[in-house]
Amino acid sequence: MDRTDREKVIIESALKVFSAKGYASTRMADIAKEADMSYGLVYHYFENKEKLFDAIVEDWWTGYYGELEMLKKSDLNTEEKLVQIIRYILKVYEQKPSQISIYVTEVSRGFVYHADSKGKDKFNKLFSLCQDIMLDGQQQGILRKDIRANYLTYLFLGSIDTFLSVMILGNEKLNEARQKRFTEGIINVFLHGAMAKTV
Amino acid sequence: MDRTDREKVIIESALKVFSAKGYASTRMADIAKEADMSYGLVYHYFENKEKLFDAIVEDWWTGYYGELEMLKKSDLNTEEKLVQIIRYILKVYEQKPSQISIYVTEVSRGFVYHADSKGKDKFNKLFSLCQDIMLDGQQQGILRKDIRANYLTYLFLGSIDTFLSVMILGNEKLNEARQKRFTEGIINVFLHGAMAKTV
Amino acid sequence: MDRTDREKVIIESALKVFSAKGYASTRMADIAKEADMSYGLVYHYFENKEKLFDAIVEDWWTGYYGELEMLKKSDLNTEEKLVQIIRYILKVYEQKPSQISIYVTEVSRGFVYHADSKGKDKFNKLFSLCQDIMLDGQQQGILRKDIRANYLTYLFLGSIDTFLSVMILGNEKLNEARQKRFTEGIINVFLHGAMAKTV
Amino acid sequence: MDRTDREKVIIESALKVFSAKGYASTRMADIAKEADMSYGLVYHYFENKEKLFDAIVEDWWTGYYGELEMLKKSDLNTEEKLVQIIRYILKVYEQKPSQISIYVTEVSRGFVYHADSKGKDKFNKLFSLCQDIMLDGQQQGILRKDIRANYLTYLFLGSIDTFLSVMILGNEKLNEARQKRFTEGIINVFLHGAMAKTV
DNA sequence: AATGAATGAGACTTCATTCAT
DNA sequence: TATGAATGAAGTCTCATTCAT
Repeated sequence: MDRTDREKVIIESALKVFSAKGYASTRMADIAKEADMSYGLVYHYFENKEKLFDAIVEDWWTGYYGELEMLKKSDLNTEEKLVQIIRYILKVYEQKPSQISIYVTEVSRGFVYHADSKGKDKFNKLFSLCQDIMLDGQQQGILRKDIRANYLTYLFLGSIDTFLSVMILGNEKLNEARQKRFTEGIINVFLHGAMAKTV
Repeated sequence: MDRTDREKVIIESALKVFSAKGYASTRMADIAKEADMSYGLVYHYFENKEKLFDAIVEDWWTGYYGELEMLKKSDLNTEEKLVQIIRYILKVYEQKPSQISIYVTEVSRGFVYHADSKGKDKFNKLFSLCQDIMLDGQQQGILRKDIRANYLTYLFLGSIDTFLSVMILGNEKLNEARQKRFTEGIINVFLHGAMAKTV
Repeated sequence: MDRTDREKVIIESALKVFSAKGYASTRMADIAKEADMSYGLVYHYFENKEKLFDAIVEDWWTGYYGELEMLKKSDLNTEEKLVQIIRYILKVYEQKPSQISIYVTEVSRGFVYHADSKGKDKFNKLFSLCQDIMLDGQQQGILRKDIRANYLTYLFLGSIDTFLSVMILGNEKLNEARQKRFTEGIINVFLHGAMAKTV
Repeated sequence: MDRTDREKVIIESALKVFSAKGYASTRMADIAKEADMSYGLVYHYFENKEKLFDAIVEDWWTGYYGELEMLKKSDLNTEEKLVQIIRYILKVYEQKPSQISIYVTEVSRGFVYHADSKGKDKFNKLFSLCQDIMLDGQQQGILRKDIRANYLTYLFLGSIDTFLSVMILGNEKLNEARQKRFTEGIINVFLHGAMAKTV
């Protein structure tokens, strides 16, 4: 097993344990046990607990940012971009629910009081990327201009987070059909509103 | 200073410290220092760190549930109810931003992996109360029926949470005008959608 | 309630709690609660936990020594003296099993490692008083002289202790008949031996 | 130094400190210092103070039970069995007086109020094993049948305990001669009685 | 006399991290 | 690479005792 493989095993194990117990309650020994190796070896690959956690989070952000940046630049229309964002997250959830669980419980909110600005910056970057898509939609005349783009962003990102929370809480499995239905529901309300249409 | 006053002082101090450092990083000694008393006295009033935290969280839920239940029963129309929910939270934020900070960072999501079902139950109750309001709106013909009420709930609660996160992150002060603008923005998009209206 | 009454109430309560939980696990608050008063008041009457405990133990030793000294001086024959010792202890057990429980669990052995020589001295005094009775018995030709009096004392006191342990362990009630049977049994074996008599 | 050696060192040290200060007054730090290691390491080998203490006590009971069971099954006559019991204990005292000190001060009596039945069960087992030997002696016609076997057991075990107490109190060293004399003394009185033989 | 709030020394224990092997 | 023994800072919590009222 070469270096990269080992690191992957450790990250997978850490992912599992962090998501199950939370950062604070996770012991390095738990991770080592899950990875079936000594904890000395974990330290051989990762400087300390925080760095290991950061590596996991970094993985997530890298993928997420990549997707958002790709979408931002793409010539999909705004609705399709928003659909893709949701699809991306649901796909990750399907493959690695732990990743999403950690995102929701430890990253998306937990950073707030972290002394350093790590989390803050990440969140702002995410928010900013998403807001750019909204702004773009407004400029293209697809999204309303009478509502500030940051409000649109709150609504959009927030609803995704809450949905993820509920899924994690219920330990839900997502099949294709549910993914589709959810995506459409969120997008539909987001774009057309919750109010009943009168003729 | 009588018993109740002391407890209040401790809760205020704990609120401050928990919100600044997070539950895990908060030391009982920090709280005692903030409250300007010995830590022994904190233990005189609260059994342990968890119980103290729970007392704070309980305070919040009690008020929040109370508001939601009151609104649920009231004969306001659905839009007004939703507006009131946002107003309630913003009012609490104005008075006790720490309370909201703890809610967002520790309660709203952080419970996910808590062994006991404490957090889960609370969240489900909140979700359920909010969903009832949505269902009621659907039955009254105010909200769309082609979207399941739980999706509407995700969107609504989620956007509030995200907004709160952003406020906390930026340590924002909310004046009357901002409160109004935000409330209207959220409600407007939620009800009428983000999409630009074509004639 | 005058001073003496209060002290009695405290001692009774302490007796109960010490015997139920042991010295180390007994809280001053437990004693106060049992006595139905504030613990501040307990401190008004007894300097501290140790002094309170000592008062209880002192009570016991005073009575026990008094009995032994009285018997030592009395003109009962040796057998009757030994019977009286056992009777005395059983009588106390009947009236205040807690007293005996503390004696057996905390005093009779537990003193061994106490820094001060308090316990040591008490035990030596007890042993000495009892040994005097044995020596007297030997001089009167009632007890064997080929066995050192201290061995006789070990046997006698030890068997009483063990019996008390077993009673406490089983939370036994002693009626008149059981007292009589036990006393006779112990004395009989002590004096005549456990061996079957061959003709 | 391998795992087993370390554990032995810790147990030896704990034995020394527990016997000197008693369970309640012993600090884990004291044990670590005595063992010349950090207290973290003590916890590496033993879960906590109680488990460490239990390990020590278990060692004692295992040896003691083993001896009693062996004797019970052996074809020695009753007198020889009783002699062997005393010899066994004296031998342990000679080698590890701390072990015996802990037995007498913390185990033999101290268990009485322990919430769990650990101590109770152990004591009952000991008592039962010893009583079996007595019963056997009665059936073989060696011991008197007019005295219940449990009284004989009280007498026998109790005298041993008291003797041990006195030795510990006086910090006595036992040489071969003293062992012999004591053993014979106890057995002699136990079997033939303390009363002077009249011709 | 009486209360119980208040103090703080000190105990146990955890666990991230280091390091000899 | 790999192990897990070893360390000790740091945290939670207990509870005897004091003291203002």
